[in-house]
Amino acid sequence: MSSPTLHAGEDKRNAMIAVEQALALQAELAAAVIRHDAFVDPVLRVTGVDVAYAADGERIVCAAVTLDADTLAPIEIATAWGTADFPYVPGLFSFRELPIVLKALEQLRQPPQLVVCDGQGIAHPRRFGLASHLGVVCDLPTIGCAKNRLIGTHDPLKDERGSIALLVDADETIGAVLRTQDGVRPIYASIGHRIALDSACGWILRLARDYRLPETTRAADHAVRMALKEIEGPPS
DNA sequence: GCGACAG
DNA sequence: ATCTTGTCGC
Repeated sequence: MSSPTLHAGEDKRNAMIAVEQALALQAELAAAVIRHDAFVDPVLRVTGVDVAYAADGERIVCAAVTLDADTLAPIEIATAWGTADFPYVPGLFSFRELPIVLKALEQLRQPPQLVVCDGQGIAHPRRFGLASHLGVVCDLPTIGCAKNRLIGTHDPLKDERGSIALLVDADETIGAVLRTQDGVRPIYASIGHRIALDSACGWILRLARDYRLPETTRAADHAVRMALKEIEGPPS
């Protein structure tokens, strides 16, 4: 196969061409997604990734934070700067953020064992959201944990933490809607790659014991904001 | 034709 | 995602 990511020029014509290529590449890579637990090592560390955009609308930064899978204490953090070379198109989101995510993950001295992404896994029109794209490209177990729904329908769920409802699209279960805190808006979990949905939900629920979002996402989000502050609002 | 639409 | 202050609610 060709390169796992693409570039899109500034003008709309090149952007449209890139979108066409992305759709073809997406179909090719989506076929490689493994939907069951396939870990090569016991999971001792869990890594969270998040991307933030600078106010100038040009630069973007990604933070990858690895936590001790048992204590959830931070073990290592890495950041990477870059630019958004692909437009934001719902359904092609991974082509916009994956490049910078890969760059950040490469900075980690300890290789990731399980990655939790800020976005969908297979809960996607073509079953290939950011988490799945990252998983297939890096051949890593990944979980998609989004704050909002992209597609799919589900039954209403109870208000208590731990309540769950399956996300369904075209008669296929593509993920789960999880209430991680009592009376708090649920999150959308789906498998990215090499993990089963129930395992993914188990991880998310444990990582989100005290807050709505998993600690991996919170840690990465915090790190990414810190990085932004260093160039945006330098203490003068 | 009219919405919906991860970050 | 980001631009942004105060403010309603637990």
